[in-house]
Order: sequence, then structure tokens, then C-alpha cells
Amino acid sequence: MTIHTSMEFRSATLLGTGAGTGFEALLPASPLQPATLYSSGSEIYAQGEKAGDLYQVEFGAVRVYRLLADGRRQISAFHLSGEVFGFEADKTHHFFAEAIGATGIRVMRPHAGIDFSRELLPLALQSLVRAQEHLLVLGRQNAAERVAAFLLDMAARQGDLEEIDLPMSRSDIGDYLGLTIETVSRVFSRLKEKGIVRLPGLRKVKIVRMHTLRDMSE
Amino acid sequence: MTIHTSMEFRSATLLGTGAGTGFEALLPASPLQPATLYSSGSEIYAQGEKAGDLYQVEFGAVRVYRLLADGRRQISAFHLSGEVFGFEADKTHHFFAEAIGATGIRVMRPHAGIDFSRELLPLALQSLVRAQEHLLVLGRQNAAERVAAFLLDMAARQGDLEEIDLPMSRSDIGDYLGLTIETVSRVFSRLKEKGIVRLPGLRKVKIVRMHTLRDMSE
DNA sequence: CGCCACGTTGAATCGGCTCAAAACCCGTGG
DNA sequence: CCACGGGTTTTGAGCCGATTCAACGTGGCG
Repeated sequence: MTIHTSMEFRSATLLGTGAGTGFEALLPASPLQPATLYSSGSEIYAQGEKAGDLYQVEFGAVRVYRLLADGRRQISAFHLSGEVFGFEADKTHHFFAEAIGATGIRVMRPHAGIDFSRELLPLALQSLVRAQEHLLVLGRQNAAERVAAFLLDMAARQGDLEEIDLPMSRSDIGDYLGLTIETVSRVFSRLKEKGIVRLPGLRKVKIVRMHTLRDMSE
Repeated sequence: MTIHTSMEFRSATLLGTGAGTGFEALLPASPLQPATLYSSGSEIYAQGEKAGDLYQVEFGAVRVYRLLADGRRQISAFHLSGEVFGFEADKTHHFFAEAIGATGIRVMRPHAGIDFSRELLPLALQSLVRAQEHLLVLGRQNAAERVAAFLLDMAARQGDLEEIDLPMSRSDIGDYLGLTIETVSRVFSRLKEKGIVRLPGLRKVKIVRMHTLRDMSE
């Protein structure tokens, strides 16, 4: 279940998108910090495991989720290049984290220095605000509004380019938005029919009428 | 709209439930820190206002929420006695906070000291985990499961007493759980019929079969 | 005592789900 | 180069749970 290949890199080659986030201070002293390659679907950590480390996405994407006893899944967040995840309130993971497609992850083991919390707090707060916005979507928006909000969020996190990559499957999107894959698919089709988006590939979306999407998500 | 009465207290008289949370360090130096009384429904802060201060509930309860353009409301959290709220990622409030019933609030203006982040991070992380658990409820649970999870959460935060107080209205509960008041009411009635809870008052719930509720919320 | 906001209950509607089948994409091998 | 195969996505039909709309009950307070 947890086939995860490990692979060493020279950080200089890989840093790229990860640089400039201002968290280099958290990295261990070595300037050649190795990263790990996770193959598609492999587990980064599991619910119940000991927590403490943080993770930064080098490339690829990650889904963080919980399961109910009967298998229902709620993805609480996706993490893209450069983003840091793995925060927990206590020393145990309450969620699962898996790679979406081949993904490079840098592990950061923060030694509890003085700067530690000062660096982390803004990141934790950003995650908090994201989660709270997501609550509004899940609690009070219909299927079309949810998908619109999702596309706008993904676009914003990819620099507001009109053509965005969706590394995740329809099933992932459904489990993120609290919808079934069929409903997600139907909304995508309707957005295409109405000329609001184009779908040049299964995992590519070109946003044609950004403002219409914004109106939809209110 | 923002009728909010202000009233001075001697902190020694009021601290009570607020003590022992370990955040006295954040309070200004004065040992007689005044608290403020907010009347039922009055606004503590509004979306768009400048943020920065934190707030600790002395007594009463607070709802934190966002609105959609058409008036739909999502309550992202309730805060009870002793709890700290008001975190934001940037220097602007993205949510509204209102008193539920008469509520005493202690304002904490943390001067950006070294300890600041170290004290705040665990609080922020607790809020984050709560929000993420809430996502699972809103995204993947049905009406009965949502109400069960809500009652268990409220019970846990009131020391796992069998008789719990619900300071908030059915409308607040609905807007917290992503349901209508009618659905909330129907679920309460069915829980009562089945002998899982008793409803000795409109805002009191006696949990008779805790384990059944736990099974329901999975 | 009577008012009025809040809460409960009922009937009909509707949005998203379930179940089912067809279409599509893409890697593989002939 | 094309045919094959398996997984993902799309589309369709019918169903069901939560909502909407409406009426009635209730309890808290002046």
C-alpha cells in the first residue's frame, strides 16, 4: 500500500519553486539537503503516525485527507509546488498525505529554536484561513459554485494564468469539494457548454471568462 | 447594527475559566486588565476591519462567520469560555465575530515579542485542526451525522458532562453544520424519539447514549 | 396576559447521488 | 502504424435526502 521510492537530489538543482518562501532557516544546516521522490499515489504520512516534521513540495502535488469508517474520504487540502504542509496540533498525524503523480518532497525537521514558531505561525495561519474559506464552500455553496471556487483557487495559486493544470483526478476534486465525480464532471461539461472554460486536456483547464466564474462563486 | 456596550471588570473576579490556558504571558502587564461586555448579537469585529488583536472569551460564547453576497451564512467556529480567537493570516479580518448572548471578552494585544509566536502557534494549530475536522463533517456527513458530531464536540468542550448547554440558536447550529434550521430541528426530534438524547430545555441537551452518538458520527 | 421570536412539524419540490452504460484517453504490444 | 485493454471520464435515468414553503406550537419577557 505504501510503495514509496526514495531518491537523492542535489538541492541546488531542485530548489526552484521552493526558493523565496523565506523558510530556508528551517532547513537543516547542510546546503545540499536531499529531497525525496514519491511515486504517484504513495503515502507521505498516515493518520496515527508520529508527527513533527514538516514537508515542502518541490514539484508535483499532494493531497491531505481523512477517511470515515465506511471509506468516505474528505480531502482537506491540496498542496502545490513551494507549499509547506504537515502541521499538527499534537505529536500525531490526524490525516493522511499522499503524492498526486510523481512528487518531490523536502522534509524539514525544525529544531525547536527561537525562530521556529515565528517562521511557522504565518504558514499555519495561511492554512487556517484556507480551511475556513473551504468551510464556506462546503457548507453553503452548490455544485457549480464549488467548482467555480475551486478553479479560481487553483488559478490564483498558479499565478492567475488563464490555462491551469489540474494534477488531481475528478475523484480527488470530488472528495475535496464534497461532491461525486459524476457531479464534478457534469459541472465541467456545463461550464464548457457555456463557454466559460475550455478543456484542452483532461487535466488542463483554460479559463475563458474569469469574471463569470467569480460571479458564480460570489 | 453594532450596539455593543462596554463595561469594566476587575480581572481577578472574572478570570475563572480563562485561567490555566497558559496565555497569561500575552496579556498586557496590568494585573487588572479590563474586559468588555458584549450584549447578545453585538459585533466584536467585522470582515474588512483591521486585525491584530486577539480575543479571549471570559464567559458566554462567540460565533465567527462569513457571508455570501445573497446572505447565506457559514459559521466557521463557535468559541466558548476560555478559548482564544481572532487569528488572521494578514492584517485584515476575513470574518465577522459576534457575541451569542451576553458575553465577556478580554482583548489581548500581543506586542511582537519573542514569545509571541511560540505562545500563539499551538492555539493557531488547534484552530486549524478543528477547522479541518469540520471540513470532514461538512463535506462527507449527512444531517444526522453532522448533528451527532456537533453534540459530541460541544460535550467534549464542556468537560464531557452528560448535560450540555447550547448557547446558540437552531439557526446558528444550522449555519455551522451547513443545514437548515428545519433539518436541525428534525434531527433533534428524532434523536429524542430514539432515546439518544433528552431535551430538558430549548438550549439544553442531555446525552443519554453517548456511544450511540459516537457510532453515528463514525 | 399577550406578544413575538424561536422552534417544530408536515407536504411537496429539487439538487445531487446512485446505478448503469457509453466514450475517451493513453500506454502497450503486435 | 494501428488495434487492444484498462482505467478514467462523461452522460443518462431514476431515486432520495435535504430544502422550501407553509402552518402550527411554545416559551420567555414586557
